[in-house]
This record gives sequence, structure tokens and C-alpha cells, in this order.
Amino acid sequence: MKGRATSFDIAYRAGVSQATVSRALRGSPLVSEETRKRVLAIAKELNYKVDKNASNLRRQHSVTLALLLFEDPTSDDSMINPFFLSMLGSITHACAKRGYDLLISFQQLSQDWHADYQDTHKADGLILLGYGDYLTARSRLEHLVDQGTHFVRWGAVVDDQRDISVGCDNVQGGRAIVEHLLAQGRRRIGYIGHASAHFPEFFDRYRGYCEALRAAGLEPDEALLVDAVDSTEVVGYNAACELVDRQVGFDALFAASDLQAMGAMRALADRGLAVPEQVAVVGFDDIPMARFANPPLTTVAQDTKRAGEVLVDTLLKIIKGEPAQSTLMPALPVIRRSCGAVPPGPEQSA
Amino acid sequence: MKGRATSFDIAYRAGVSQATVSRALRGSPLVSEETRKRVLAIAKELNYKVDKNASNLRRQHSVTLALLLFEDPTSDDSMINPFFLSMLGSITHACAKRGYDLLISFQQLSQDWHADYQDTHKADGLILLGYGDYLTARSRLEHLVDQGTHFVRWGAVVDDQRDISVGCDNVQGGRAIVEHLLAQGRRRIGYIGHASAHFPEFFDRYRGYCEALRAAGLEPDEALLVDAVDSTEVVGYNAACELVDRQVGFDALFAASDLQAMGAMRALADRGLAVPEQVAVVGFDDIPMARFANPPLTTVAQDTKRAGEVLVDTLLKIIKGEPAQSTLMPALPVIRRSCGAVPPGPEQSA
DNA sequence: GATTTGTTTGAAAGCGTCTTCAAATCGGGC
DNA sequence: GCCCGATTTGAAGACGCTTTCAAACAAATC
Repeated sequence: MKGRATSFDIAYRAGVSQATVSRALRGSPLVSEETRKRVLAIAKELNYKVDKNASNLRRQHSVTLALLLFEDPTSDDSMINPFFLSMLGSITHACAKRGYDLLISFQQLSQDWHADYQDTHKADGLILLGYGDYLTARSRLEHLVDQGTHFVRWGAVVDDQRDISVGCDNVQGGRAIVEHLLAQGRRRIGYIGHASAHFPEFFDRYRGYCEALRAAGLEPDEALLVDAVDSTEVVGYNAACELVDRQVGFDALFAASDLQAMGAMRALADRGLAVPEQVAVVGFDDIPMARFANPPLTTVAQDTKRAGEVLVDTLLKIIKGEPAQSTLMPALPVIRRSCGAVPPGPEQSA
Repeated sequence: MKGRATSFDIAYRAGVSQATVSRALRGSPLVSEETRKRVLAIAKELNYKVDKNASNLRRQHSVTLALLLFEDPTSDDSMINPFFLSMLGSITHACAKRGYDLLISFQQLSQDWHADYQDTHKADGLILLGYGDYLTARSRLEHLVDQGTHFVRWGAVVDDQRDISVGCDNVQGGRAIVEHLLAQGRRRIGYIGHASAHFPEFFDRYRGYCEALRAAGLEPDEALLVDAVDSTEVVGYNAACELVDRQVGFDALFAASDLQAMGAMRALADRGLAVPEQVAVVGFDDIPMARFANPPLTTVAQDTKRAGEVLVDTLLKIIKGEPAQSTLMPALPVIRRSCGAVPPGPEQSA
């Protein structure tokens, strides 16, 4: 018995044809219960496992999904955005629950996407996470659509997109958290992030910010806007410094991502500004770190767990050729101490 | 032209046999340069991609590795240990750099491992990360060895192991950080973690702790040891509370993981004990959060980037049948404020 | 011119599975 | 005893690629 057992080995020992073994193994009703039991027993005894390559080749699909994670090669520090990491966890779970395997691939933003998992039959579809500048990515996305590639994108729903995306309602999330800031009596609220179609998620958060302001009778002040594209702590730190240096006066800060918010908090501390007493700070994403920040960071939570499931389910629909639509999920404010709404008493456990 | 192009389509258009196409595509020297160019051009034109299932089936390997991540089903919160997450990132990179794809699979600790990626030819080998209680896992590991499964394990090097593992030198790391604590004048140092062969990494860190103590002429005090197995904040919180309640007096705390250390710091704060003034706290792992803790957490860094490369390279050797050995990597103390060695001035950027 | 050597090529045999199609078997019902 | 339907089975043909083996051809040697 050299090498791995094949279905022929089982067929031989069970005294049936290989076709019957295949049927028995895969639960076909065309095989008698008695035969199935015999085959299953022998398969187990020989520690037989179906060869997925052969099976996939024959059936023309792989029961595998591929996750494409994009990273900026400029930051040699290979630290991935924690938010994506938690998405990764939830996507893996969602896949497993549906019997799919998950292939992970890091893509360089600068280079052409290595997105041929479907063409090579290694995966039945793709999930795209964090592709950077949307306007740049757009032509590649459309190319994928034209090629008939099965994929879902995590991100904002844009007006005339031809692909399908799943994202959270960034406008609503931004509005809600800024409304909360306004309810605390804050009036001069800075925005760290981005405000153009290049980064639609950030743009939407900014839109929500504007909506909340206007609903409160305030007009957004350009002087309070600091452009920051990368979701890193350093970028947030520098952005907050810049805002302080502008000397325009502000009593709150809405950062488009938690990492930026945490950098901003550190900058404010270094500049001798008390958070939240002098400046309230809020972020977006609710990454695990947010809870441990000092003070704990108020932010907007995206339900990554559900997001993973929706992404996978949507992709599966696309693969099966069923009708599928883009989805917008709610974003919920998580109030902690950095916004000044919670007294500094002992934090609640966990 | 319905369906995906095959090598036969290319052969037809190029006026050569399918065998030649295959050779040209895979860079065989057995094909003339002229022919190769023609084939390559047509392949590109037709957007042809080699079917990996067919290719893998024929060649009997998949150029894919599988990463098995274990999780405790008791904590329904699907939060993965941040340390593993950064290992994941580095492993993915290492795989990509070597031309391998990576398959991710979450395993339930309680159930039998679903480790048949190699048997099904979906992957050429496995990387095991965080399999929980080693003594429990041991029989499964040996079963894998007996089956001839290609795998590497991330974890401590144990005396009589039959598998191959890559880990950091936990004894040395523990010793180094406790020596540092002693150098700060701390004498009553608590240990939160575990001290038995069930969790060899924690045990080794404890051994390092004892070594440092004894080298300083101190005897480890059982009363300062709190058993904590799970690397979570809550567990660390509770452990620190217990130690306070014991009223045995302590001026420092060494937690076997950063998450535990962060929980402990919160507990101490809640109990009115100042960190680091009254109690110095150090952790292990240097997870991204550690830098953001309040005060920033002194800890022991494991070089995850290199770890990923070593894991992958070792596994690749095993797959190729080359001699491979277990590796122990150095663990480096990272001094921040929580141990009292750094003045509380403005933190350095990034 | 015959033989050798070296370079390119094509035919064909798998790799291990799934699935179509036809055949075999078994009960009944008449 | 014969025919019909239902249930199980087996033979054989893909699936798309890689690789051995032999053949074809050109160049080079004697």
C-alpha cells in the first residue's frame, strides 16, 4: 500500500465499481444503504480522502473563496489595519460555516492585481478589501466586471458602480457620532480624514459630519478640515498637530478612523490639551484597541461579524448566478470616555 | 468562444500541439524561443490561465500551504489573539514571497482537527498556530507525524517532541524582562500565567522568571503566582484582583501575555494602585495595542516577521524532504513606561 | 553518403474524480 | 411465465494539464 489510497482501491476492496464508491462517498441516493455503509467503512479504514484537485477539475469549481487584502507598499512596516484584520476573522468564519475554504492574498496597491484565482479555478470568487483610492481602482474593478469575475467589494456604495459592494452606512454613522458631539455642547468640531470621491468611505463620513452640523444650524468650516488618507496613528498625530498649529480653535475632533483618532489623542496630550475636557475626540471603526486607549475612545462600530457573513453570502449568490444587490449596513456609535459623555469613573469590565 | 480557453485552443491557433503549449507556458527549455513567443502572445490575447486543478492533479502538489488557527469555542466573542493576527500577516507575506498560496482555516479546539488539507491535496503542508493545551494536543500531533503529514508548529521546543516547531526563546525572554524589573529595584514580582507542561510557552516564561529571581538571590514565592491560561484581558483583570486580595504584597507584575498585562493594569487602576509607581507591570508578545496602553506597556517582543519566514521556510524544507530542525528565536524586551524605567515625559512618535 | 549528435516537436498515457448512459436485477401484477 | 417500473450498478468518457517516449529534422562528424 504505497502512496495514498484512491477510490479504485476502495472499489476493489468493497467489490464494487469505482463509480459506486464515488456515489456512496458523495451521498448520492442512487446507491443502496448497505453498499454505502460498506464503502464508508473501508474508506475510513484506509484513511481515504477525496482528492480535491481531481474532484474540482471534474466538477469545475473549487468550493473556495479568495480574499484579496491590499496594502500600501510605502509603509514597509507590515502592520495591517486592525479593522481589516477583524473582517478577516469574520470572513474566515463565515466561509467555514458554509463549507468553503478561504485563500488569502496580499496585493500591492501599486501593481496590477493578481486576481486570477477564478481564471485558474483556484477559487470560485473573490472578496476585495481595502483597495485604496477608489478612482484609481475603478478601472480595474470594471475590468473584473467585464471579465465576468465573481466578486464582492467591501466599501461604500457609489452611484454608478457596476460591481456589487457591501459596506456600512458611513453617512449615517458620521452623522450620528457628530450629532452626539453636538449634543455634548461641542460646536467647533474638526474633521481628520478625506473629503473627495477618491476615498468614498471617508467622503461619506464627512458628508454625515456636514449633515449633522447643518441640522444644528452650523456651517462646516474648511479651516477645521485636515486631509488625511492613510489610516495610521502617525498620520492622525500629524493631522492633529496641524490643526492645533492653525490656531482656529476647536473643542472636538472627528477622525475618520480609530487609528487616526488615537494618534490625534496622543498629539493633543503632547500639546497639553486635555481629552475630553478641552477637546472631545471620536473615531470610526471600533477596533479592539479603541477600548484600551487613554481615555477609551468613543467611536462608530461597524458590525464586522455580520459584514463577513453578508459579504460571503452575497458572493455566493453571485457565484450561483442568483440576483444579488449591494448592501449598506448600519453603523452604531459606541460611547466611551474620549467624547466627554461618560464620567471618568472605573471602567466597566470587558 | 464559449467558456474558458484551454491549452488546446491555444495550440490550435498557434499551429502547434497542446504539449508544446504546455511546455512553452511553463518555461521548458525544450521549446524554441520563436515558438514560445508565439504561444505566449496567443495565450495573452485569449486571456488564458492555466487551470490549477488540472495542473495540480497532474503534478501531485498544490503550491499551497494551509494555516490552522485554533480558537476557544467557550469565548463566543470571536476575538482572535492579536499576536496570532500579526503572525498571520507575516506568514501570508512569507508565502507570497515564495510563490505559495495560503489557505486559512479556523479550528475548534474541542473538536477533532480538520487537518486533511494535505490528504485532499489542497495544500502541501500545514502551519499550526495556537493549539491550546499541549498535553492534550500532543496525541493529535503525533498522529499527524505518524500519518506523514508535513507540518510545522509554532510553539515551544519540548524535550521529546517528534514534530518540528518554531518558537521564541521564552525562557530567555522571561529571564530578561524579570532581570530588568529586578534592576529597577523591584523585589516582590508577581507572575500571572501558567506553570506546567500543559502550556509550555507560559511554563518557559515562568522558568525564565525563576532563573532571574534565583540569580538575584531570591526564591520564587508561590504566593505570588496566579494561574491564568487564557490570553485575554478579563483573565488578566481577575488574576490581578486575586493577587491584590491575597494581600501578599508585591511591587511588580509579570504577565505571560500582553492582553493579560493590560487587564491587570486596569485592575490595579481600579484598586487604586499606581502603575508603575506602586506596581510595575510587564507583559509578553508586544502586540500593537501594547504601545497604546496607559501607561505604555513594557513587554517582550517576538519577531513575528522573521517568525513567519522561518515557519514557512522550515515547512518548505519538510515538504521537499530536506533535513529540517526546530528553531528557537530570540525574544527582546521592549522598555516602555509601565515598568517604571522610562520617565513619563512625552512619548516618542510611533 | 552514412552515422552521430542535438534540438524541437507530437502522440499518448496518465493524474483521480464525477456523471451520463445503458444494463442488470428484483418485485409485483397480470 | 411475462412485462413493467423502480432501484442499483458498471463501463466509459470527460475535466485540462504534464510528461514520457519516440519520431522528425537539421547540423555536424567521419
